Amino acid sequence: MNRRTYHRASEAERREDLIAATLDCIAESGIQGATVRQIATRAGVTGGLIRHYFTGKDQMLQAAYRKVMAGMTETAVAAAIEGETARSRLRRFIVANVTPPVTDPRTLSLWAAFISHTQADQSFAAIHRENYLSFLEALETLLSAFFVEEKRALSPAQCRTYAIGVNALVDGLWLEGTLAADTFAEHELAENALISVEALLRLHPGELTAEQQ
Amino acid sequence: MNRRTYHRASEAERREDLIAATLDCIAESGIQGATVRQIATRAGVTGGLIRHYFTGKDQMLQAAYRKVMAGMTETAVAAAIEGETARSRLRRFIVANVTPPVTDPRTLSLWAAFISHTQADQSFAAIHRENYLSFLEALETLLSAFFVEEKRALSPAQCRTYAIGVNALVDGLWLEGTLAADTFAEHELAENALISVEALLRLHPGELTAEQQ
DNA sequence: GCGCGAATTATTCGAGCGTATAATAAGCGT
DNA sequence: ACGCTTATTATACGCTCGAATAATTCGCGC
Repeated sequence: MNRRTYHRASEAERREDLIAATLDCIAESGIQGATVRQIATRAGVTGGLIRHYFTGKDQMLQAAYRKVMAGMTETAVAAAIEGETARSRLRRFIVANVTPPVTDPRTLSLWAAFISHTQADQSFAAIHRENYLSFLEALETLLSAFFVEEKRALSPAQCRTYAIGVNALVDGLWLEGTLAADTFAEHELAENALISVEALLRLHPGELTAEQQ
Repeated sequence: MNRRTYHRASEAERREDLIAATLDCIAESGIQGATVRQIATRAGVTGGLIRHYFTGKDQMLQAAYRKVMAGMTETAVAAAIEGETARSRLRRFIVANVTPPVTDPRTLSLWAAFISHTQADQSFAAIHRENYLSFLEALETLLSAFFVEEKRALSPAQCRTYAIGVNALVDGLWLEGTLAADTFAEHELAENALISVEALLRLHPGELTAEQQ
């Protein structure tokens, strides 16, 4: 009876592989297709191994959800911090959110699959909430820094209203742009996003869109 | 051997019941929980009956998806047509989209569950596309009528840009408002929506929000 | 009120699910 | 090079899934 030969990997490596395989399966065939066996095959291991690294399938799914959400926020934040002015950072943050790899059918599919489970499972709802609030906070920080830079006084309440509106707009464009990707040229979406945010914040046309200050 | 007594229903009635039961199951426990047996139980029949009215489970799911999407658009459109001016119709349309029953955890859960399947199954993608385009068109019609009424000339391209932006904003607020329902008071969301759309279209403050012309 | 078509139930089937447990091979410390 | 730990495989179990088929009961036309 010959067994498969195998390679003993480090814990971090294996967990990462398993999570990546989980996401691949969900993206390709929905949460229904993310079975223990499919995931294991995709990761190049056998099913039993999953229970060696996770308490059960559910815990692995939660880890996968965290990974997706963290990835999205981090991509946008990473793009933002490269800007030199508050205006540029805000601009970069917005553009990053409506540009690949955030705007990507795979990402959307994963996001939606998990969102639809926040109703059924409290643990997933908590993960969502955590990430939503951290995203909103990041945006609010960028916004208020921008207004300071522009020497425009704003009450905290008004800043929050703006943050909610901009967040909604960015989310919505992300949705539209990903679901109907073939309808938009790539830069068309980003341009629209900037023009819309500009209007939303009641800036002058070009105040945010112009490439250089 | 005693069998259950039963009532022979009309085809339309039964199909409706089965679809309603399907949606209940998905909303409560995700698409995983929408098993033939669960759905049948919820509809008060036995599992075999499903295959009497539908080719299979999948076809029933598609019918259910159509029902959800049609319901959302129709609610908003129905609210709009009651307005007497183009301005009022636009206003009503926007508010309806961020107000129950459109803004509802159940609706969102259903929507997300189906969206996540548009990647895996072409048929679902087609249903989505159909409804997205019809929603966008409805919005574009309302917008251009509004601008005519306001005697504000707009190129078709600009009108489309506005439609895309407003659509994104409304979708995003719908998402936010539903996912973090406890964060917003009910009218807070609608108010924010109107203020934001106002800014987005570069209207004067109050031009859209004021209750009466 | 009877018979006949068809709506509905009951039962069965094979496949695939997540999990548990035992056997095994890998690779490190020595 | 050997032995020990443990990461990994292999196999089995009990359940539930969607689908197919056979049995039955409903209710309408006559």
